[in-house]
Amino acid sequence: MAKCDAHPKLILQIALPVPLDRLFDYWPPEQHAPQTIKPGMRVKVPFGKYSKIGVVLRLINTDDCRIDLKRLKWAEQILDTEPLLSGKDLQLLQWASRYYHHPLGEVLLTAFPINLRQGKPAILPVEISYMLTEQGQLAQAAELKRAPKQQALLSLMQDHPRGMPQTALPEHKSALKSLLEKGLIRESVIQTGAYNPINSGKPLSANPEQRQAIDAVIDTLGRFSVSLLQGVTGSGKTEVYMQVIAQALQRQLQVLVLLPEITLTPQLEARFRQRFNVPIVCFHSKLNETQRLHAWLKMQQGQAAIMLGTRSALFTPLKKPGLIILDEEHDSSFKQQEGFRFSARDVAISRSKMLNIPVLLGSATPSFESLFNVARQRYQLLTLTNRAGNATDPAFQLLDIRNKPMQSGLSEPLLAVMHDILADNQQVLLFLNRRGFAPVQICHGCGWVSRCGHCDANMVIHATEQRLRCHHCGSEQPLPKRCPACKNAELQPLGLGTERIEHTLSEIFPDKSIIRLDKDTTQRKGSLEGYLEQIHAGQADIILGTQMLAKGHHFPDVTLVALLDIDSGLFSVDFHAAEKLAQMIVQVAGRAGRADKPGRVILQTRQPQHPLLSCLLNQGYQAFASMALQERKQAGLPPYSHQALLRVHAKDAHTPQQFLQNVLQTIQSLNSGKTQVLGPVPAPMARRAGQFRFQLLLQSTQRKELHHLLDTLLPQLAQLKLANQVRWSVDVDPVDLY
DNA sequence: AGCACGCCGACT
DNA sequence: GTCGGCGTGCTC
Repeated sequence: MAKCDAHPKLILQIALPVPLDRLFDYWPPEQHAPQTIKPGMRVKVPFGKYSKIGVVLRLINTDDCRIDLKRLKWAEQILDTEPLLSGKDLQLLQWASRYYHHPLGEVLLTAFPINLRQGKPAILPVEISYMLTEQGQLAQAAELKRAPKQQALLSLMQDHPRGMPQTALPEHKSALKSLLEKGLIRESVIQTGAYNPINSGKPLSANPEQRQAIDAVIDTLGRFSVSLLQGVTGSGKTEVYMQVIAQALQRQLQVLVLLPEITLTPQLEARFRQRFNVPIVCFHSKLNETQRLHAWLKMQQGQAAIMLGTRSALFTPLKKPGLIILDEEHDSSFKQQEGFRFSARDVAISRSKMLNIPVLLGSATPSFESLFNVARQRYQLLTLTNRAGNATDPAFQLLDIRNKPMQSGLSEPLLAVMHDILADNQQVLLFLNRRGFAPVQICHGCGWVSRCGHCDANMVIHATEQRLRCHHCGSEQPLPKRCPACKNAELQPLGLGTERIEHTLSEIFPDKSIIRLDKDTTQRKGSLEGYLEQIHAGQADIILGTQMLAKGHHFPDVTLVALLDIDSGLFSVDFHAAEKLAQMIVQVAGRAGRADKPGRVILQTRQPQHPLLSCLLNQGYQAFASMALQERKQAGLPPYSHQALLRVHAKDAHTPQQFLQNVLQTIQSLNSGKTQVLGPVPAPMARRAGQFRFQLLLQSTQRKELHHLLDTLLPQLAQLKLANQVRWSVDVDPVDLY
C-alpha cells in the first residue's frame, strides 16, 4: 500500500453488532476529513469477509490503538453528517451494556430501527402539501367536467382552503399532476419542527387527588425525580399524564410514553391526538419499518413532540427531552426476555437521571420494587383512590370449591350466581389463564399422556383444529384418535382450558352469547378489536379469556368477574409468583363495574385459608405488598438483594450441568464470599425445544459485589473447556426463572 | 453471530 | 473419485 506513511493520526473506535464485548479500531475513510467525524455517527466498515454497520464511539490517537497499526483496515464510509445518537444516548447505552453484561455493539444497535441498523439513510421524506392557487380558488368545478377525477379533487381542495398534505391524497396522484400543470394548485413544503402546543380548547378539569398528583409532577419538571402514580382502575391516571404532558409541551419539551402492549396504544393515541395539537408518533411492532424509522427520526430531530411506544421505543433519541412516562409499570413485558435482557422501567429511570428529567410510573398494582423504593423515599408516591363517577370498589368473595360439584371447572355456586346475573341481562367475565381445550390428553387404557417430544411439557389439546400443540416449542401434530401406545380408542382430555370452558358454557347457557378472548381467537388482525366492539355494544353475555383480559380494556357492563383457578398461582418455585398473582387478581377485578352497577368478584379456590389470599382480599393490595416485602426481607430476596441468573443450554443432557460446575469452581476461586451462589440446578423446565437447560443463580446484598463478580467472571467463561459446547446467557435482575 | 477453513461418509 | 457433515477459530 502506497499510503503507508501518510497514515492519518486519528483512529476510530467502533462498536459493531457482534457478540464480542469490545470495540474495533479502523482508520477513518480515505477521503473523509477525520475532524468531521463525531461519536454517534454510523459507519460502514469491512469486517471479516463482508461489511458491517457500526457506530463511532470514540476517536483516539494512534498511540492508544489496541492492535498493530499494520492490521488496521480503513472504514468504508461515514453514513451520517451529524451524530444520530447524542453523547447522553451513548452514555446511557454504555451504562446499559455494562449493567446487563451484554456486548456494547449489540446494545448500541438495538437503539436503532432496522433501517438505520442496515445503513439506510437517516432522512425524513419532505412532506408536501397542496393548496389552491388564486386561479384555483376562482375556478368552477364545472370547467373540468370532462375530467371527473380532477373535478372531484378541485372541490375537495376548495373544501380545505388551508391545504391538504400529500399523505392525505394517496388516490389522487394523476389528478394532482394535472391540476398542477393547469396552475390551479401549488405545492408547498410542510413546515415541521416548530409546533404550537395549544390544547383543543376545553378547560382541563381534575379532581383534588388528580390535581395534587399533577402539581407534584409538574413541580419536578426540569430535574430528575421518580414519581409513582398509584391509581385504581378508572381513577383517571391518563388525565394526570395528559395534564403533566401539557406542561412539558408548553416548555417546548418532548415526552416519551411507554406502554406494555400495542393493543392499548390505539385508544391512548386517539385521546392524545384529540387533546394535543402537536405531532405525535407511535413506535411499536405493528408498524412497518418505514413508519418506525420516520417516528424515530422525528423524535431525534425534534419534529415530533410525543412518542407513544412499547419497550423498544425506550432508546429513541430525544432532541429536547422533558419527561418519560411508563404506564402499567408492573407489567412484565417491560423486561426483554431474550438477547439484551433489559428492564425498560429500570433503564428509563437511569435515562431520566442522566437527562435530569422526571419519570412518572403509573399502575393500579405497582411492582414491589417500586413500592420498596417509595418506602426508601427514593420515589414519591402519588395516589388516586376515587373511581370515575363514584364507582364503588368491587366486592371480593373467596369461593371454597372443595367437595363442590363442578362442571368443567365451574362450581355449582358460581353457576348459580351466573344464572342470576345473566337472567338480569348483565355481563359476566370469566378468567382462566390456560388456553386450548385441555392441557393434556391421556389414554384411559394404558396411561399414555400427550408428552412433547422436545420439552418437559405436555402437548395441549386444541379441539377446533383437532391438533395437539406444545406451547413451549411450537411443535404440533394431529389429535390422535387412538392411543399411539396401545391403540385403544379411549383417549380423554384431562384438565381445563378456555376452549373447553367455552364449549361447556354453550351447553349450560345455550341462549347466551359467549365471546372467548385468548391468543387463539385473537391472532387474526383486527379480531380483538372486533370482539371488543361487540362486547361494548352489549352483544356478549359471557366473556371468557386469558391474560389479555387483565390488560387495560374496561368492560363497564360486566358486573360479575370470576377467576376460575387461582390455586395454580399459589404454589410456585418462583418467589415472584405471589406478586404476579396479586397483580393479576386486582387487574382482572378492575375490569368490571361502574357507579350504578357495582362489580362482584368471585375467586374459586381450594385454599380458602391461604394467608396470601386473605391478606389481599381483606386488607388490600398495599397491605399485601407490605406483607410480601417483609417476607422477602426475611428471606433475603430482591429487592433486599440483587440477583443475576446464568442460564445454560445444550443439546446434550450433561454438558450444561458440567459447564456450570466448572463455572462454580471459577467463582469459588474469585469470590470473597459476599455473593451467594445457588446451583447449578435444572431450569424449572429442564428440557425445552430439544435443549437441556441448567442455571446458576448469583445473589448479593450489595449490587456492587454482584457486578464486580460478573465483571471478572464472565470474560473467563469463554475460556472454559466446555464453553463451545453450550450456549449461555446472563440475566441481570431476572423476573422469570423460565 | 456469520463465515471461513478443515478433515471423514454416500453419490454422479 | 467429489459434495458436504458440522467441529474450532477469527473478526480491527
